[in-house]
Amino acid sequence: MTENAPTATVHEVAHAAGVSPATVSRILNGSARVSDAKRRAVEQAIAQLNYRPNLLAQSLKSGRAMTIGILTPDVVSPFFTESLRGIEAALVGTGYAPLIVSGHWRPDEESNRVELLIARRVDGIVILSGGLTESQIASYAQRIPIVATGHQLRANRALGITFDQYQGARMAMQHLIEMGHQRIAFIAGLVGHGDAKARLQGYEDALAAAGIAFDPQLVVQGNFLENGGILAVNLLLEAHQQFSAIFAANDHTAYGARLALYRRGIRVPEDVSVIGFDDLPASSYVTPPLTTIRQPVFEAGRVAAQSLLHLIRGESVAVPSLALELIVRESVKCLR
Amino acid sequence: MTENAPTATVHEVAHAAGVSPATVSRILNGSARVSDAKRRAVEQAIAQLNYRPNLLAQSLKSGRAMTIGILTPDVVSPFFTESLRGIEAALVGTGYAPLIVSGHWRPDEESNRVELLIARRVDGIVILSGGLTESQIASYAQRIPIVATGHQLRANRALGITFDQYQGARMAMQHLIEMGHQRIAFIAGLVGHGDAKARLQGYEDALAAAGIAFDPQLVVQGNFLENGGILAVNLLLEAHQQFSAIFAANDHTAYGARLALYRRGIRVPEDVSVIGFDDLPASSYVTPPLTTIRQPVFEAGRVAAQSLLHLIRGESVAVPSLALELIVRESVKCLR
DNA sequence: TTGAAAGCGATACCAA
DNA sequence: TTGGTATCGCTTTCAA
Repeated sequence: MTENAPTATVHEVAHAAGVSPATVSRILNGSARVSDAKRRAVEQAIAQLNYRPNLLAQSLKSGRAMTIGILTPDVVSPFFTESLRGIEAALVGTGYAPLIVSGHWRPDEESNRVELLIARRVDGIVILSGGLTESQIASYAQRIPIVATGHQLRANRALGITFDQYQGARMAMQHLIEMGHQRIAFIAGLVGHGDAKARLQGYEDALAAAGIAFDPQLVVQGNFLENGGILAVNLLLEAHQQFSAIFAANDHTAYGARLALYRRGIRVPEDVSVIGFDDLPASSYVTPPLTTIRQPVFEAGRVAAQSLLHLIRGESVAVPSLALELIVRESVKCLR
Repeated sequence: MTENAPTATVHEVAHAAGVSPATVSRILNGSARVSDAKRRAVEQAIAQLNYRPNLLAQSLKSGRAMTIGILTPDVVSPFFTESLRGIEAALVGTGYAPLIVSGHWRPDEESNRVELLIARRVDGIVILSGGLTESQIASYAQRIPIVATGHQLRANRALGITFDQYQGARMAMQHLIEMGHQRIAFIAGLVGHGDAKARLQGYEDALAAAGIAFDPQLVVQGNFLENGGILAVNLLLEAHQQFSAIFAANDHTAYGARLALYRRGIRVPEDVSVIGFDDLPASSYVTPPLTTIRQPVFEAGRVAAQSLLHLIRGESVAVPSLALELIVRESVKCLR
């Protein structure tokens, strides 16, 4: 067993400086006036011993860990890491540090992680989407303030931040239709996923609103991942479906679709147009740069963290509305 | 001020069950035999009060937080998030939880974060690359066990895990040369960055080894980001340089280069071949899928965490060597 | 201005 | 088998 480098305590500092621990604490926190002589002695002892306060002990005493827990389904997906960035941005200068844990897309693991965060006595939790139900979240919120993105909820200590996925899908479709597309294929998201359903609904309603007949043959299942996009396009092509555009349920799916098209020598956007959903950072750099619906996830993270801080302080929160936005790049061709 | 939902303590549980706190603790940790009657009473009280042990208090008492700190320069870059995944994978089932903090590529902030982790009494730290110097890391390692990727170091409580960047560059160049390329442009990485230098050296030496004259005009500065790749290609093209292939210092740079080529109507790989470095997850899905040098970053994360656990336990560590690998996809054309 | 001492919540030693 | 109690490191009354 290697011995840890000894770390000094207030007691030792106090002893070295010839004062009481209380005085050391006062100096550390500036919580009361202390004579200059003792201050100097203490500061010297601190430097001498290379003393750092034990945050564990501080938190235990104060009841506040100055930490907010963040549950993300996934530390890799840019969709979530952008939110992570937003959260960090909001926390800078507040004295709160983020503690990030991952639920790996498994509801049971997500529950475990939330329990872990609570056991660590974090001051509040930000949940980024994931598989927990609204009622589970509401129940955790009775123990600790929670802000969750991608969830509809509004309770005493819980707040949800959502985007109108249905509206986003309508915007994407409207753009395609305005550009003259009529035969539009849709690669759906994960089965049973709320956002996936809303986007499909938006697809169908936009068609109806434009007087275009809905053709179930043009809707094919995806999984929000690249491979789902590849499979979906292969299916469409092997069934000899005719279409001038593809609406992919998210950008990852669009990347996969684009690759499948490339493999068959079908050009984007000359032969087939593609529109995505999310606006991941990479979408500006793929070829051609992807036209898509931007979800302001960075801002969502920022707002979530800010709101959580308000919740923690018991202040009222007003969540600014965050709108989806059509980002026109180069993957959609105008047919008119 | 909202009041937090009251959380029970061992004391309250003990009182409710009519036993002593010591007995409750014994049941919680299975550290001694307890009569069945009391066990039942305590378990019922725990359920009743919805009691969860306070990890802060446990850690303070035991001196072990069962937490390992992770310093990453960036929570967004897939290069690092893959390592994060590797670390998490290694920690599953060990009882240790990862605490992730980000230094945002700024050495001063990285120092702050390390100090924060130490103050929280994490049991060890994994540093993913970043801007701290080897001697800074070694100095922190006197206070706490550290494993750092992308750093050369080997000390009592510190361990570095690196890949041979020079060798990787040689492999990339060898592939290009074997495919018949002679005029090969190089888009360099960040100035002053160690890996960037090693890769440039590999480029130059490979040329020499193949008897191809080094042409400084074909080397242009990049910054490891997409926009650097775009700028670099534009520069090359505006100077009317002739080249059949581009070796980009990393995949991000390659994506940018590919886009700049696309903008000018130059086809990849028909007109110009492109090879990257890193093998980011997206590289399988860009068009054309990118030929690149794979850095096993997931494995590096896993090995780093495993080694750290050994270090923490005071055991000796043998770091398995992790090799770079050429991943042949479709962005390089054979000229022979 | 300063120090003594209680207490945050959990654990483990020492008695019984 | 069980309970009392000191202890981890720090903060904060309460007195002096």
